[in-house]
Amino acid sequence: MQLSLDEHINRFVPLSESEKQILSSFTKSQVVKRRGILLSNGEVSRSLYFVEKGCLRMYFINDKSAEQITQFALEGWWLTDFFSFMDNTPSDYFIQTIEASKLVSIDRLAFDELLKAVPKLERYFRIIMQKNLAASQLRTKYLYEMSKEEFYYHFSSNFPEFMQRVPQYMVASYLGLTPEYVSELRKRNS
Amino acid sequence: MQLSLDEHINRFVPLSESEKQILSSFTKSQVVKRRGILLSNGEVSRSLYFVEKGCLRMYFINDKSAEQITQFALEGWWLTDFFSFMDNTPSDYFIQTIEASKLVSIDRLAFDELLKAVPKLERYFRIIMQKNLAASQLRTKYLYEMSKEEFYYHFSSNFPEFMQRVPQYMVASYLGLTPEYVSELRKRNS
DNA sequence: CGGTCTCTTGACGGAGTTCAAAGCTAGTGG
DNA sequence: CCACTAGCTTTGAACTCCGTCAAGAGACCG
Repeated sequence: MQLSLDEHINRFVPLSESEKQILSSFTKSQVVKRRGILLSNGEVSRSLYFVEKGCLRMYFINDKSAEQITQFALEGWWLTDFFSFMDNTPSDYFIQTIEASKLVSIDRLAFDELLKAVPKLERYFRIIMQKNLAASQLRTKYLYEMSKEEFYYHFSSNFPEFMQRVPQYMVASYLGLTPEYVSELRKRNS
Repeated sequence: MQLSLDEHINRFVPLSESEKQILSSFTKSQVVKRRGILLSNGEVSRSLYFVEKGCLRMYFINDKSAEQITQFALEGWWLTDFFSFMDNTPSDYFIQTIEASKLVSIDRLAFDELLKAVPKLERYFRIIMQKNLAASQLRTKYLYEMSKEEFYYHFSSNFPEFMQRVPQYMVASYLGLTPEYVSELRKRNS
């Protein structure tokens, strides 16, 4: 499965050929190998990443020195630490590829200029951000209404392909539970 | 404290007088008394609300029949259930004023037409959604990194004015803890 | 004042964590 | 393409944070 940025944008706002050219002049395509680091703790998150193929995770190191994952990004998703990206401040996060991945990145300044050069993209990004916000509201609701056990079963039955692609301990971290407890749940359910 | 929508938009994109007129033709201003219901569980969230003055809460009823608050909105914030608003599907949420409030609302269809009529507003809403997303990422990080005790102290020391305006049990609900436990924390800390 | 929200107290229980140690698996380098 | 090893998963016992329940004390509004 693979999804080009052009194709993704086209789902929301059709671009002319010349606009596509401008777009590609402001973006960088890159292929990153498995477990490649795109952002480290303490750096400014200079880029916004679009996943054409592969999978990213964003995480920080908690007070127990463990990696705490807060977001994943699969094909067709954008990812960055938005506070750091917008305000040019150091991030607490790491962003890393889980698999070998094909990405498109836009730097902060290029992002501003791109939006000036192709105002139609304001609409595209407004829609993207709005969808992300909707997803985020739903996730928050799940966090409030489900026990950790329910949350795990909900996630694993709704995203079985994802469970294949990502190590169990990463899913556990994302769901806010310990690998040991996931282990117990799996045993209980088999 | 009061903040008009025009003023808020002007912080991000300056509008001409005629654009302001178009804006006001697509929006509705309303004054709502304390504890007024704007959206009920089962209805489609037809409007996006901007708070000029006052305070809103969004909540759902959980499996124990208790109100679970997921978001507040103070002056200068937009609020809706975005999934319901975008896809025209029934919402699980209630939206209610906590205090008597002055609001501006935009209906879903008017929202689309407004953005067509005043494309500059795509930029305004892109920025708003992006800021909301940043705030949402930060909140998620807090949920992962703090114990409930820490979360409570963090919140009450960072938003003391908010603690004055909103009943304790609502803050407790928003933070995901029981009024009983909040009570214990207050005792412990005095 | 009277009644309905709101907040407090304390005893108890359980979902989920922590720690330590052993067993398994899959990616890398030879 | 195999073997080695670092990384991942499992086990079980002890522990703890925080929710639940029930009951009472304030506080605020009509």
